Amino acid sequence: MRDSDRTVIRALALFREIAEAEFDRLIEGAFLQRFPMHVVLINEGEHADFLHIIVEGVVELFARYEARETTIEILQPVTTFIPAAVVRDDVYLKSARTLAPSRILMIPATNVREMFGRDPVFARAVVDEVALRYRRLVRALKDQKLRTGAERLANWILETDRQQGSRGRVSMPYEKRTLSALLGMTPENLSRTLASLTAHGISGNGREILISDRDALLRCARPDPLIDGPE
Amino acid sequence: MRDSDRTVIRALALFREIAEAEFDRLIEGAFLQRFPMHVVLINEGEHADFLHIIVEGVVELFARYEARETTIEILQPVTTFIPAAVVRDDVYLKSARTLAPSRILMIPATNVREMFGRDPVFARAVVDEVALRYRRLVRALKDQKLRTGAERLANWILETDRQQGSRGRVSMPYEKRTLSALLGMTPENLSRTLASLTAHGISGNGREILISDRDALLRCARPDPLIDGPE
DNA sequence: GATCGCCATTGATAATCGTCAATTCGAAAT
DNA sequence: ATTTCGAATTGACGATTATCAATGGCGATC
Repeated sequence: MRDSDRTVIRALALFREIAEAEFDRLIEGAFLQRFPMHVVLINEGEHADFLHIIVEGVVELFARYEARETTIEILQPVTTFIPAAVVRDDVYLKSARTLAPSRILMIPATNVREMFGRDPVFARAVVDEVALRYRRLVRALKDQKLRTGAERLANWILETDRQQGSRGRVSMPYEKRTLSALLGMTPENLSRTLASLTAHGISGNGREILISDRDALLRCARPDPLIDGPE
Repeated sequence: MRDSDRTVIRALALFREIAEAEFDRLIEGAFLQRFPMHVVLINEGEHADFLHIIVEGVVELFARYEARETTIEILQPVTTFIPAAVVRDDVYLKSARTLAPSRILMIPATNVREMFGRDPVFARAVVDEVALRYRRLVRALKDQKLRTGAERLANWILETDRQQGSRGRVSMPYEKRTLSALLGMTPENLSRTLASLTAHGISGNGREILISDRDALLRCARPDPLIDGPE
């Protein structure tokens, strides 16, 4: 593993506080690997043998049921997946694939579980991480059950703009079909909804969305700190 | 606190393994209280000052957005809520209310957070608990995004029957309007969907549902271990 | 046992959303 | 520049779901 990678991973909330020696033991047997775009890293139903960490790139967590498929979450560096399955020593409930060329660190699940018992500081960090993920998922479920498609899209635009520096210019980090799956709608409906939001403060060209009238967009979106942010 | 209550709480996965002295310290300042039906215990947005444990009764976790409201989860003894907010020392994202006369144990959040650092066994138990909840929520989100209303209802019937001993006779533990909110539909639609399932293996009277043709119901529901069970 | 109030049901209608099909658009390769 | 392939858009249609309104039923209360 390169030194610069080590530094980045070490800076993760999950590893920041633990002792040097413990960190070395943890990443023993781990490996950092490059993957091209659209590679499946995890298949739901498989046993959780590794804790994955996305060091670079974009990863989609998705799930299938019969012929249907939906996106649960989209992850960007630096984040772990999927901690809950590793902690419980169980099968994954979600699949994962790269949406861009990515570098992924894979830590053997046994190392992670072993280290709970040894290092209280690490155990505390893992609790924090899983609890954070739990809360994100609560927000996602509220978003899905309490809002219409147009509201979800409007809030996604505002939230993504915030993440990109509130410049009023949002660039989509992945395909529209992926965004539609994340928002819980079909690609066709995303197109139409995006078109209809043109009358409410946005204008878009391809993968760029411009927020021309933030107040109008806010009136559509009505963001809520208990759904959208700040996490 | 009564001795019998103490025994029940002590048997929780969260507390089973910890030392007697630690347990005593944890529940110092805790109190066990009775609540009538339909009492709000937690308001989303409030800071998480207590870890709640439902010792007896039924508790609904729900959330509001504007004038809308939905159910996130329904809890029965013995379960904690809401561990993630307590762990992260943050505000609740969900509200909670009793759906039946209930007895709730409330442990000061500071006690819980303090004990992480002291007791690795407890820290490990908390990780397990939060991870379990995370996985339940993943299942709920998959259920919501990947299935139709009728499928969700059919699977709820099968799952509830299993929980009640697979006797082919399901009794609803709460009002139909609550079930409809849990399943992400309106009460009107629940009525209609329930009526339509009559042609597929069930027959119902009020709060009782009889599974008359399990195979037919299974063909409707198509349960999936990665969504419905076994947790 | 009669009254009251709320939940549940049913019907009618409208809005939302998904599906199918046909283009259009755009990026990558030749 | 041209070709090519797949994504994105657009339109038409159908299914699903929500909303509004009215009625029926059930339990709680007196």
